[in-house]
Amino acid sequence: MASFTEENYLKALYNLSNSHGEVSISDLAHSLAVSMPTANSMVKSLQKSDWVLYEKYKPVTLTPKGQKEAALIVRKHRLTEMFLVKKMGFGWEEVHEVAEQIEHIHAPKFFDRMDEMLGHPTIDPHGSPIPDNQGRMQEFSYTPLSTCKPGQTVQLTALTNSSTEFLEFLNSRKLALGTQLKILSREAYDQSLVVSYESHSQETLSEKVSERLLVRVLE
Amino acid sequence: MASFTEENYLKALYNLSNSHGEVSISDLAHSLAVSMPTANSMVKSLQKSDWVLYEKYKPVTLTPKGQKEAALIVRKHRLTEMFLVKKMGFGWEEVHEVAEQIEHIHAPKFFDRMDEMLGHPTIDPHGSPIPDNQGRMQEFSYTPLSTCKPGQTVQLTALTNSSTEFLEFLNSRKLALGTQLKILSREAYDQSLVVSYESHSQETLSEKVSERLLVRVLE
DNA sequence: CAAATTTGTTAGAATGATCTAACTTATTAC
DNA sequence: GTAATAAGTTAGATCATTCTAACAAATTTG
Ligand SMILES: [Mn+2]
Ligand SMILES: [Mn+2]
Ligand SMILES: [Mn+2]
Ligand SMILES: [Mn+2]
Repeated sequence: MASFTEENYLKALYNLSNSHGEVSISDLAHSLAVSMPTANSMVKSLQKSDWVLYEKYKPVTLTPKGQKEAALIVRKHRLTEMFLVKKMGFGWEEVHEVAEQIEHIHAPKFFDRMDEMLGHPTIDPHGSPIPDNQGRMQEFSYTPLSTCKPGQTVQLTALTNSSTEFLEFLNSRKLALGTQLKILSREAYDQSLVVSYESHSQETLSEKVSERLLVRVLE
Repeated sequence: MASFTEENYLKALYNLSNSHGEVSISDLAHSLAVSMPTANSMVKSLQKSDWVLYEKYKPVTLTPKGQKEAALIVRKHRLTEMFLVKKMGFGWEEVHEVAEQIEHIHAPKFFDRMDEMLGHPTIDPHGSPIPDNQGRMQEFSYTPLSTCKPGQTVQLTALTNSSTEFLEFLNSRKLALGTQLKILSREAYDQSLVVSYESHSQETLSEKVSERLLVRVLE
């Protein structure tokens, strides 16, 4: 049984390797806001329990056992976020901190009931996929809005960043998952995009924003 | 901010002093399944943070600050149990272990929403009172069934023990909170009671059971 | 009340998770 | 390809939580 702390390391390894490939000790230390010696010694201890593979000076990788454990923690996190939004009236910008705690609860029935009550959702409130109860995660391949071209119509489907600040920015512009956007033009100087959607006929999105928005191209 | 462990000590002190008055180091150690030296040193450390009052060889008492903190943890525990039963389809015998974990979540909105969704309940699924959001707990004075007399009609309102085994025993006899019982007779030898309720015309309850059932006398 | 028992305390050690300082290995830049 | 920089490791310490063994105080009992 992994401790609370070990679970956070497993999840960090899982998320980092899914977004940036190989995971170094320094990536891991940064991601968990601990010092490198702390991450180093925890990785060695995770290896003893067969959660990770590790050789001095090499990247850290999860074992199959570690993969599955991590995926199931991510599953609990994302199911919780969806439950908070759909069943308890939270905004998508309010759920991450709570889910960060609830993901460590050991109570299969609790999460199975969430899953049922939500109708077995496949994505969380930020568009990230929810691993199934065997720890398998579907890979979606969405396009960053920043790489789309003027004239295209797209639908907002996920985010690459779900920080409270970014979500509050999106709230302020009435941008939500499912919103259809028409790309009107791109400013060559800073790559900002002018888009229209719903009652917003002219909204400018900086590259910083558009590269964090993942879309499905409709036409 | 109390740690997870400290919160468990505060809650144990609160529950013990509400059920048995003065709390000794050995009561506390038993209740938390730790050794006496462990309880002793934790009590000294809780005193440093102003959660408890303590003098060598004397009983331990909560400070007002400790009282309130403990009551709010009990509130989270009992609200969670009620939420699991009323909103997520758990049986009253399945909720304690989960609540033992969720009571340590720091997320006021999460519990406030539970409270609202439940319509501000005043008791948990086992009939125990839920402290209000200021940490004040209503005292109910119920009668143990074991002290009632043949001929009386009573309503089951709470339990003095909520162990899974006891709850499963009550399930097997279809006894639930609210059940009205008629006391038919008492066996002088072992103080067992013969009662009738609903479709059960003759059910014998041992003293061990009847002293754990709290009732309101109807007539 | 003195002896026996129970309860409580102190001391010393272990484990898990973390840090800083000092050192080593690997990578990058001229 | 050496020198500078970045990344990684080791050593040694701290803090929280727990234990066992040994001792001390308080309570109960004959
Ligand atoms: Mn999240
Ligand atoms: Mn977490
Ligand atoms: Mn309970
Ligand atoms: Mn607890």
